[in-house]
Amino acid sequence: MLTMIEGKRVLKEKLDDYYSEIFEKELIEEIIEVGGLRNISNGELLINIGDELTHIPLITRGAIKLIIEEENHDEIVLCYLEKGSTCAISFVNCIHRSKSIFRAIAVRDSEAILIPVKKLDEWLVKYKTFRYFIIDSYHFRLIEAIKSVKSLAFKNLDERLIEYLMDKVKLMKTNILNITHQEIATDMHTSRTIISRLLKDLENEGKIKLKIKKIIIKKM
DNA sequence: ACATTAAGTGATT
DNA sequence: AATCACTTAATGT
Repeated sequence: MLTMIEGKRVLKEKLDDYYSEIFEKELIEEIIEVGGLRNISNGELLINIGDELTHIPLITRGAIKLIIEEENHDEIVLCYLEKGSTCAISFVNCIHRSKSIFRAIAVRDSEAILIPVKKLDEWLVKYKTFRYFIIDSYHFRLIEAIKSVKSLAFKNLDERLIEYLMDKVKLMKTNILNITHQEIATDMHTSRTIISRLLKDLENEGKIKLKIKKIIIKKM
């Protein structure tokens, strides 16, 4: 029982740190009431496609990527979940269906507060801040989606590669990326050789430094 | 020392 | 921009 109370106290601290700005006091209290803290290590599969969605994560540390899979087994990154932000897809996915349409994988060592899905309906009605949180994150996602369509439509591969690297640096919170050329190529749905060439160009321009399985981003 | 995986490169479409 | 075919470099056993 003591550990339980201790757990709730930790939960409160986490929420005060990141979510007290956006959620009203009563909602925070309810989250503490029904939520549970979960550690997720880097690379861990949190949710798979088709899994029963019983809980929704509020990220307090690290980053989680959500991906959907195409028929041809190609993967598309939907979004990244980070502290304070969320991908409304994960919430709204639960409103009308219980099975997940996405896969969630930690890309850093992460930590999340898990909220039972059945609270969603109730909270959406009860708490204005919760509604805004969901709507805001949808808005944010839409802007992101428009950005990536624009990027695909109007930007060359070399510009998209720079964007990719910058995003990665921001996401991983380090300018030393442990990633292979092949992984980048797969993410960008292109071939490894051309990524290698473009990276080489960037290195010659002094913007990055290439090591094996490692890219150091300098000035951009 | 050897096999495996990652990266670099020229040529072709 | 993609694919092929090949080389070279790095890494694990």
